[in-house]
Amino acid sequence: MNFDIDYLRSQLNDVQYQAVLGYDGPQLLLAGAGSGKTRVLTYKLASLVRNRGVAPHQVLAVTFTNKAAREMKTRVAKILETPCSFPWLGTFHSVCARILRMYAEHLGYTSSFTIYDRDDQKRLVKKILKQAGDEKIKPESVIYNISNFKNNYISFDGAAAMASGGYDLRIAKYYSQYQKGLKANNAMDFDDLIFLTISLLKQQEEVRERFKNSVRYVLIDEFQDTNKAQFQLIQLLLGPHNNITVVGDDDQSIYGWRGAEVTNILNFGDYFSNLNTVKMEQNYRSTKNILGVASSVIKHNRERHNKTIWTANDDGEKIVLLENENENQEAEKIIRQLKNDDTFSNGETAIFYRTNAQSRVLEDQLRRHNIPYMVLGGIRFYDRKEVKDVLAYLHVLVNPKDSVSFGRIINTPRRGIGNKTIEMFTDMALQNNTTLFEAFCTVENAYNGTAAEKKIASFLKIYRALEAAVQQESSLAEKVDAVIELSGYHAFLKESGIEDDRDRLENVAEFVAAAADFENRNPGKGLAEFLQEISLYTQEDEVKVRQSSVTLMTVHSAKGLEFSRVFLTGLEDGLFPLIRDADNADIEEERRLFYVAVTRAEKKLVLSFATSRRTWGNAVFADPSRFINEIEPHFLTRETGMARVTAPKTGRHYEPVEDQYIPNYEEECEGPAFFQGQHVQHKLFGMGTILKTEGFGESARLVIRFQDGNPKKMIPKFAKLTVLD
DNA sequence: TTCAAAGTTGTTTTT
DNA sequence: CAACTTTGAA
Ligand SMILES: Nc1ncnc2c1ncn2[C@@H]1O[C@H](COP(=O)(O)OP(=O)(O)OP(=O)(O)O)[C@@H](O)[C@H]1O
Repeated sequence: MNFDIDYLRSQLNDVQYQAVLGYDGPQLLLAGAGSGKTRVLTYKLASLVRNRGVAPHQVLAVTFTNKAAREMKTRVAKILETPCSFPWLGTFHSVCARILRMYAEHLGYTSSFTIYDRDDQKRLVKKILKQAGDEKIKPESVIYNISNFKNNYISFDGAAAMASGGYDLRIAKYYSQYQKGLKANNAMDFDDLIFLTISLLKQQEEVRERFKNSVRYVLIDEFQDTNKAQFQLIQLLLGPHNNITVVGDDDQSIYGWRGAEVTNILNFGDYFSNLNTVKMEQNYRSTKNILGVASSVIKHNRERHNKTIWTANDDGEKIVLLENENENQEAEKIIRQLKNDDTFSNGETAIFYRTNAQSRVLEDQLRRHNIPYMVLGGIRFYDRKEVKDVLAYLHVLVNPKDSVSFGRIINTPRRGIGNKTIEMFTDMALQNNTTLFEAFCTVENAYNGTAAEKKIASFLKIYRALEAAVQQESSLAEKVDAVIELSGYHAFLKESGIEDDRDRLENVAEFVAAAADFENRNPGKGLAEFLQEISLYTQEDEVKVRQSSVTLMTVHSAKGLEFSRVFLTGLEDGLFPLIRDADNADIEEERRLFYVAVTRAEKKLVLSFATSRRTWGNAVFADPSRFINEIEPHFLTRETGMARVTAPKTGRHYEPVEDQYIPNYEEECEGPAFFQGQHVQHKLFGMGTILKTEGFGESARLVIRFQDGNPKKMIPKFAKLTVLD
């Protein structure tokens, strides 16, 4: 159909168009920010299906985040005007998880394996370190080392073989024990998803051939941030035709600290003799001034491919540089700048920072100004303790070998089964070479046993009930709800009386709603699939209201996104570039990070720094970032005016709040007003006196001393309080 | 076994 | 500074 070719021409420039048509053989698109790399990949995918008769399941397309994958799916469906499913479009991790679910048995796992997150990994490593009696080494650094090995596809034997010195040997030993522990638990960590898929493809010739034959085209976005293991994986999946398109920008490589190898993209030609390299030089995203700032800074890097980049867009506004005395003034001035635009909360404004901790001051100030915002990063919904507790129950029910999750649920909620009992049964299990669960089962019917045994027997009774509930023919949400109910978790939260537990109960209810939602979106899929989706969830996936708020995030999470207005904050030497250890600082990667941040902006860019910043309680002074000095001055307008700002009250001003804030103007004025010294009545705690008030309406928080003498924090929105005065 | 109080860590960045 | 972990008393 000619229509499609004309359509392609109308949507792409010449170079992009040629890149899309270069279907066969290896192709590398090395191009600067905003040049349409992702766009080319998207149109290529659509065109392969439409013009080349390639079936969706024959394309392996890898994106950096799940969100990017979803967007690509949506775009392609729109271009093709038909919804179609691409089973092999996703992140490396989700694609691998899918492969492993199909073939886990070949590796000695079952297909219902659990994916361990950071927290689970830490629990397992801690257990190993405790057994080894090694308290000196931090679990985090063990995890970090193991992860490095896996990113380079080095097994524990390999790690032991290349060890030099006692420390290396210890790490190798823990790596080996950790890996065996994971396998015994029928669990994999994030890096295993890649690692074990490589192992699978290496070991199982039929599986490998199956993929090589069925995958006709491979497309990879953000190739500059792939690691060695991922590169190996691609080589194993790629058929003899070498139909592979990789896309990236070496200047945007910002995950070196996690094993990403820029050389994957820079030396790509070494692996494919007939490589077709395409360079795209026109930027469609940003104004000339924004691009000027980006280029003038990035050219200070020595290890890079020099690239021309230009734009037909306007000069646009000059870049504003805000100079501030401290972080509060910075936040205040940003908000003032932001309010210059009356469309500041239409979802097209973003505030970036180098470290997550910096978001707090900005949040405080935004809330104070009643500006709706959302924060990416920090604690995700599924990372909350109460949600993870419920998840642990579900994980055990899907994968009974998951001892880490099992350890989490034994005494949650409190059942009087403490450390000592657990230790005793762990020893017993170790001696009989069984699992802790099996050790428990030996006293399942011992009603005449010790107090501890009775408690275990009653726990097992609960466990059996949970098993039965999950087997039932019922909806996913009903099953989840039954687990929360039967485990006693619901009652525990409801009756605890601690104010925070009321919030937790709401989150648990929200989790049941999430299960219902999952079932809606994926009819026919069950608990195991639900758990996998959650395990692979990323920050970006949290459904939040970008449309009507200001978005706050780290520069790392901003990769690949674009915003009309961008505020880049905390530009102080030592913070951005972040220098923790002067000898090992990677300034070039920091500079690339700066480049990524700046090139997210379409129309307006504001840079800011603070001469002093409060860190761990005391003010730290710093010079403006060296990157600011690298900007050619004619792009900038400096704003020095040290306007007085109202410093927030010192002390406890910050309360942990939802990572999303939408002011509710009506309710702000409603509800009874509380004051210090007022007497109130609470359903559970009886009469009390208000010691302290904070905030108003929905966001109000109170500290109340009840009859028992203990002050308690309460939120009147949830706590049913009756005013007595 | 459990809770509260004292002590101690940490801030990169995340799929 | 604040979140987390360990310690000690009941
Ligand atoms: N030929 C074109 N015509 C119109 N708009 C274009 C064209 N090419 C790219 N764009 C637009 O430019 C912006 C950047 O494109 P895209 O996100 O694909 O670039 P990228 O190279 O992947 O960027 P980055 O590497 O910075 O993430 C998008 O808004 C895209 O729609």
